[in-house]
Amino acid sequence: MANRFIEKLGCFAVLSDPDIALLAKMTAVSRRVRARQDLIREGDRPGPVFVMLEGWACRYKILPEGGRQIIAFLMPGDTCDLHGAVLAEMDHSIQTLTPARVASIGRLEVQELLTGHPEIARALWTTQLIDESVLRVWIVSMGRRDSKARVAHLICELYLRARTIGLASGDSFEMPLSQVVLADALGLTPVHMNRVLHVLRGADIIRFRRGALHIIDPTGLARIAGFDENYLHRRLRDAA
Amino acid sequence: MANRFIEKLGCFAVLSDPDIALLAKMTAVSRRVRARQDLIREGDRPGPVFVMLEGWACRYKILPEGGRQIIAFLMPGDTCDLHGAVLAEMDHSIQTLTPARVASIGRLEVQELLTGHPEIARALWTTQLIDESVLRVWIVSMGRRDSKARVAHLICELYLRARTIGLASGDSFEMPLSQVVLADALGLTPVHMNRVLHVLRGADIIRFRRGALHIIDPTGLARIAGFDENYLHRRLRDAA
DNA sequence: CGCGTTTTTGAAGCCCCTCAAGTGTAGTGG
DNA sequence: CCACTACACTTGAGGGGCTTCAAAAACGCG
Repeated sequence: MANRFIEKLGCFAVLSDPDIALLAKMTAVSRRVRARQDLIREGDRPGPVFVMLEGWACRYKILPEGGRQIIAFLMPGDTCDLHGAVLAEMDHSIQTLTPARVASIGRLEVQELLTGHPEIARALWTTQLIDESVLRVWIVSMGRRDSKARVAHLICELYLRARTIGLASGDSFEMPLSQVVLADALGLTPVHMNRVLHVLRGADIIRFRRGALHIIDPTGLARIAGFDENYLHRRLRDAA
Repeated sequence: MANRFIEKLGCFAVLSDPDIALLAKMTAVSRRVRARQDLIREGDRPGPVFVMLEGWACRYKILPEGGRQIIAFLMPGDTCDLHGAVLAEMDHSIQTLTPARVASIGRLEVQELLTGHPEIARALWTTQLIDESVLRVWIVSMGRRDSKARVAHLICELYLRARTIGLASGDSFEMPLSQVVLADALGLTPVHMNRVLHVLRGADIIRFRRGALHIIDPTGLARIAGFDENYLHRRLRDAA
């Protein structure tokens, strides 16, 4: 079974065979987690680094009044909190959205990867920086795009990320997110989320049913989103 | 004249005298920059690390339709893009908001700080993680807070940050941001920004005039904002 | 003093929210 | 096979928060 983590890191650095073997060994032990389980909660002391091997999860915060805001989606291959050890406590929670398989890498092992294996370290830092870039783009979306553009933009992002790790086939990919979850991520109500999807379907832009999303009109979708994929940094610095 | 950069790092690690001397030397050379000057633009190859010594700046992105979204405020003591060298190009721009004094530290020197001076490295990583935490909280604000709470929350954040670096006196601090700039940061129109400030003034929560902000009712402000300062991580991991 | 920028105020309208009810779609157990 | 439950999705009606458009007032700087 494919290790999306190693595949993903391989996109951002030239990993040697020993590098790959080491990463495989560190993620060899994994546990299954049901959907809707917190991996770690706001206020907890940071623990080991989680690596998503299968399934989706999200970072989120709960507001005093009870609302939830999702801050990031974690897909297979993604890691959580590379260097959280520096801070006293988690400032957000992480929860699975689907049944998942998760590996844990201890702090010391992470330290070894970062200091003793330059190419792995480089790949890890790159993914970290891209995650940060995605946060910035989310802020732009929330601040300046209307609901239709916001939904379209998120779909573009998730599609490209899914494709990078080999989870997309053609213009379709598995997106096991309910409309409630999407609404929590985009700062909308589930009701309005539903209406926006209705419009996008009616305009023959996408088809979305129960976990699978098909993009009928990629150009139209990107135009509605005002999508510029540079922020995902899929071009490497020294690739030229 | 105080070096806010060193003062700030001193909040997050125990710096030795040689550490302090080294940081002072690296930021000894600085240049003055007028207001509204781009330090670096989206699409540029990352350059040296900038250190704000005086004045304010912001990260921002311009949308295809012309709108601007500010993604972060940089105050004296803040650094930009600690490790940007890994990525091929900037995914956002940085611009001064006031006349400023900026030091530049070359990539090699940064590398030396990170690998050869553990306490400095620790402090730099901490500030980096806090910046990321702030991004997450901004997403929460944009997604789930109405305009009044959003404005109140930003004021709370900026006040605490200003106080950390010694820029606040009592419940007042210098906040040289126009209403247009605040609107660009909060995803509002300048017109509405003005009305929200009007309400907050009318309720005797704040006073805000030309660069100086006075918080009349800190408790009321924090209540409106739903403010929880944990995300600024002013408590250190090993402080206990 | 004159000019650009910032702040302020008004009026009208739309986007998205709130409240509410109804319709699938699975899964469980009788 | 159906009853029951839980959850996700769908649709309607009404309201409010924020925007848009427009213009005037106040400020700051040469």
